[in-house]
Order: sequence, then C-alpha cells, then structure tokens
Amino acid sequence: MNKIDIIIVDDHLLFSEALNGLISELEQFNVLAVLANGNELVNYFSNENRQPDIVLMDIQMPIMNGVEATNWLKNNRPEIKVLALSMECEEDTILKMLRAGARGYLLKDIHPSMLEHALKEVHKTGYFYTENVANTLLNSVNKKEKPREIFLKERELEFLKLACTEMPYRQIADTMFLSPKTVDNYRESLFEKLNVKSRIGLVLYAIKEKIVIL
Amino acid sequence: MNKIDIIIVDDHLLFSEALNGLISELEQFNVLAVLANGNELVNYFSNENRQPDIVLMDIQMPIMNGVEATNWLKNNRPEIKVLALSMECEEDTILKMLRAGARGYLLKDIHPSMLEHALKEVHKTGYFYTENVANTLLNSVNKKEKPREIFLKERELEFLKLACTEMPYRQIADTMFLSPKTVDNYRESLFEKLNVKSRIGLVLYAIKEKIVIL
DNA sequence: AATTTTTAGGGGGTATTTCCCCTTTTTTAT
DNA sequence: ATAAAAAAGGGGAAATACCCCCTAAAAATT
Repeated sequence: MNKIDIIIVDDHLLFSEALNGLISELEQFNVLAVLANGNELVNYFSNENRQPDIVLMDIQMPIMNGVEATNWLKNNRPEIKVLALSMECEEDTILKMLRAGARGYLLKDIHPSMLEHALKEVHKTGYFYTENVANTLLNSVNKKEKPREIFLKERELEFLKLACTEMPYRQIADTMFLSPKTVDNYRESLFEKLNVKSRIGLVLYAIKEKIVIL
Repeated sequence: MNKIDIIIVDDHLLFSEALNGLISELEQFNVLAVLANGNELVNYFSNENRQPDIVLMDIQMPIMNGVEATNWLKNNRPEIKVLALSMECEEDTILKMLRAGARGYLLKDIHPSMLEHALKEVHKTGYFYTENVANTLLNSVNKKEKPREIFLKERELEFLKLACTEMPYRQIADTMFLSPKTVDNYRESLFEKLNVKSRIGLVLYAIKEKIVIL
C-alpha cells in the first residue's frame, strides 16, 4: 500500500519540524517537504515532480500567506487537498480558507491522534472539520442576517434590487412607477448613503449585504 | 431544578407521539405540547401563557412549514430555541432553517441518546450540530469547483475583475497598460461571450462564477 | 513561408450615467 | 394647525458607457 505524501507549509520552524517528526512516525504517511511559506510551495512545484496528496497549510505566513497559497493550489493543482492548520479560530479567517478551497481546518492545539484522524479522513472522504470549528462557523451563518448598520427604506431597497439588474434607469423608473428623475434622486442619495461612486458600487454593496442573492 | 420545557411540532402523529413518550421519560425535560404544524404553534402562543424553552421543529409540514414557523418565532419569541428535526439532509433546506434562526439540525434517524444530548446542548450553549450535518454544510461552502463552461483568457479575466470595481474604463486601461480603445474591445467581446448587455451584467456574472469574491 | 488568430489600437457616433441645483406635493411630527 | 421632513419631479450639462466598423502588429498554425 502506497504511503500518503504530505507537504508541510509553516513558517514556525520549531513547530513544523516537530510536526514533521510526528507524522513521519506514522506508518502510512510520508513527508515530502517542509516549507516556510506559499512562495516556497510554488517554487517546489516548478522544481520537483513528486506531488503531495495533502498539504498541511499554516495561514499566517510572510511573503505568501495560506489563503493565497491555497488559492494558487486550487487553480494550479486542484487534485491536491489542503488541510488548514492555524492557531486562530476567527470565523472570517476560516471562511476565507474554505472559500480558497481548503478541505478542512484544524486548530494547532489539537491532540496528535486527532491530526492523524484528520489526515486519514481528508485523504479518504476529501474533507474533515472538527466539531468545534464547525459549530463556530455554522453559528455565524444565521448571526450575519440582522446587523445591517445602514437602514434602507422599502422604496430604496426596491430601487437597489433593480439597480442590480441590467435594466437602464429609465426602465427601472417604469417598473417602480416613478419618473426617471425621481429614480435619479434615489440613485444619488444611495450613492451618498452607501458611500459608493457608481452603479457598480451599488451592486457590490447589495450583494455583500445579501440584499440581492445570486 | 426546573425542567426544560419543550414543544414538539410535527405533522406525523405517530412519530411525534413516540417522541413525546421518549422525552417525557427523561427526568429533566417536560413536553408542554405536541402540535401538528406552524399554525398550531402560532395559535398556541395566543392561547397559552406557558412558554417552552425549546421547540423541536419538523420542516415539511402542511399549512405553515418549519422554515416559516421558525421565522415567526425569531420575530415574535426570539428567546425560544428551535431545534430542527428532519428526514432530509438537503443542504439547501438546512441553510434555510439556519437562516431562519434554528439553533441546530438533527436527522430523524439519530439515536435517542443523541437527541437527549442535543437538547441539553441547545439549552446550555445555545446551539448543536451533528458532525454529519456540519460536514455536509461546510463542504458546500467551497463546492464551487465545477469547471467554468466559458473559458476566459488571462487578460480577459484581468479585465473582468477590474470591471467589478468602481473604476471607469479609462482607469482600467491605465491599470492594464492598454489604450481605452483596447479595453473597449475587451468589454464588447466579453458582452458577447457572456451574453450580457451592460457592465452590471459582467459584475453579476463574475460574482456568480466566483471570479471575484466579495 | 504563408495564413489564420490573437492582441492592440482607432474613428466617430448614440445612449446612459452621473452631477448640481431647484420646485411641488405629500407625510410626519410637534 | 403648522413646521419640518420625506417623496416625487425637473433642467441642463459633462462624463462615461456602449456600439459598429476598421487597421496594424504579433503570435500561433499550417
């Protein structure tokens, strides 16, 4: 049975080498390389031809951080699975890593046996999340709903949603049973309220704030 | 010590009564009512003054379903915790319930001891998700690894990303070291390729396809 | 080497968006 | 009842976006 090849990317040498020793002791894993940042990872792929199955990726790193490196892998080596390894439990960071394509997220204070289990799971099923991380994240899903600082009136919301279509303002006016000039007022006042400089800005705001869902 | 008061909302009478029996056997829980749909739940609150701590909520129900009922609770009785109970593991449904404010999501085939654990956790910490549900959901966050049908070249992607900012085309041209006329060509050819009629359309496409992340 | 494709650039026009400043009508609050 | 605020509408102009048709150089194909 072939061993599962792993690359460790972490700038804390003390930690990454300890990890190296830990994993190398396990029968079914093989550490291909220990690298200090995303840049070294990119270089690795242009110099070496031995590909890892899994990359254990730190997030905070100098030069090219974990999110960027994971994105690079998604675009250039999509078959390689990334398991994020971080000290922080910040939900925003976790989300960024997941969106970049990470298959799992581990905190650095876990027990070694958990790491082994996580590596096996990622290799077998393609993903792994600890219940801890999962709960943090899931709970944020419905928390994000309410707190929109800027309160928009019904009619403004209506306009904003229509501004997120390809309709020209003239047609938006027809749809809202308003004169084009009134629509122009809504546009201008929203530009100020939302601090944007163009209709594109309105669209970006509306999507960020989940006023329109794609 | 006070018992934790529970209301069961489920239209499958056989199931809900079985559940009732199961929970009533547990020392620390007390079933206040067994209701058949969301409507009955709303009526309950206008007729009875004994409030539950937790509502065990089915999702597929006639008249007023679980998502609607949970939304009603969020708006009218936000202090009551909703634990969703469903047969389906459809990620879309789960998300809808979470957004409506559910504190957890259980599949109906779980072991009774798990139900007890979940109820305790929801009451104590405010939420509970099984690893199963959590994984399903989290994995959907980055599931977008589908190949894009329309292949865009590097330079086109670059333009598209810049088109998703508030920059005017003139400035995009500067950024890309191109003449405004060339940028205009990129615009026009992308309009055709992506079948859109305005820059807004480009933005919507880019966000849908996760070419730009907000 | 010749041909096609891609990339970069242009002319000249119409339509839409953006901006600033102003009036009337309707609602809301005191 | 009356002042204040919000909603609806407008004039006019400059900037930007959109459109169609066309050329030259570089790159890829053959």
